[in-house]
Amino acid sequence: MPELPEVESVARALRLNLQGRVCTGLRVRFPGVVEPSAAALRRAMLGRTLREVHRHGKYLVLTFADPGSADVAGPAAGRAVGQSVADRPDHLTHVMLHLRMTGQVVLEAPSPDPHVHLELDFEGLPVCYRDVRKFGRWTVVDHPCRPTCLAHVGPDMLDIRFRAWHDAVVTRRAPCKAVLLDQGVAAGLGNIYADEALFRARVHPLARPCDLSPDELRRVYDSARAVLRLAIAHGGTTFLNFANFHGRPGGFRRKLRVYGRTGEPCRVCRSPIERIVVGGRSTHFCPRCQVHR
DNA sequence: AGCAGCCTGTCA
DNA sequence: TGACAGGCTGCT
Repeated sequence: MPELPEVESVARALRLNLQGRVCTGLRVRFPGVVEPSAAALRRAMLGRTLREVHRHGKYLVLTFADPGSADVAGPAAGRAVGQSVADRPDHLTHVMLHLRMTGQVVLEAPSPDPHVHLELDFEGLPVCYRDVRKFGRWTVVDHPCRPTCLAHVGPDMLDIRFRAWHDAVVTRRAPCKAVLLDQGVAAGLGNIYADEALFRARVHPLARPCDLSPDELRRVYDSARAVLRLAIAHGGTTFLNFANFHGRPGGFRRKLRVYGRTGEPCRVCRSPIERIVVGGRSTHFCPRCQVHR
């Protein structure tokens, strides 16, 4: 389940391996993962250079440029006289990618695999998009910046300052767990890292942000960022599905302290980890370390 | 705020 | 066989 650290590992691999290369092949096996159409995706990518890979929360934005447009400076350069930007809306194109539950971007040649929905080629480097549950989306967008396609998404959890985050959550009456999962507040946390952050902050998942002390709010913010950074350093978490660019699992699973450990002893106090449902999501916590006041 | 729907593989 | 996993959208 790709959350911010897993998406970051994909972003880094794309930059390292594909940035500056031309997309020389694009085959859409299953159009359902593409918006608005396979033809639009081909127009946005095929024959164009991958110029930039940007991650925001769990979203990736790939920016493509006309081949050769890198050596000219400024957005107006390289345009024929009398030709307006509106005549050449494809000078830069943007593809927004969300892996949702089971999406994987993998560096490999396509083998017979019913879960491969896109086959890409970058000057001889083959890349596959696999997605068992077909929840992920490749979306061609006009402008990748807010307030357009990411208008509903808050600042990245690793970018937002404490003061801004504090002001966004301090009046909230929903359970902490639900607020951490709310991508409109701050983007990037999913179910695994929300549980891990609350354990490290010693805050009960049902506690309400509006009831927390300033110190507790500070701990939640710090813990969330710390666990994300730590997971990035370990290449993300593979619980069921995640595989990195090279098809290998992330290394953070053995560092998990509560997620998926129902009934197992807390690594701090040995109490059995409990599982409840909060906001429709399975939620894991230590009843002794995370006391609900 | 809460829930169905989108999907399919896995496990009880 | 059916419950469950959970990101997000869209509906109530």
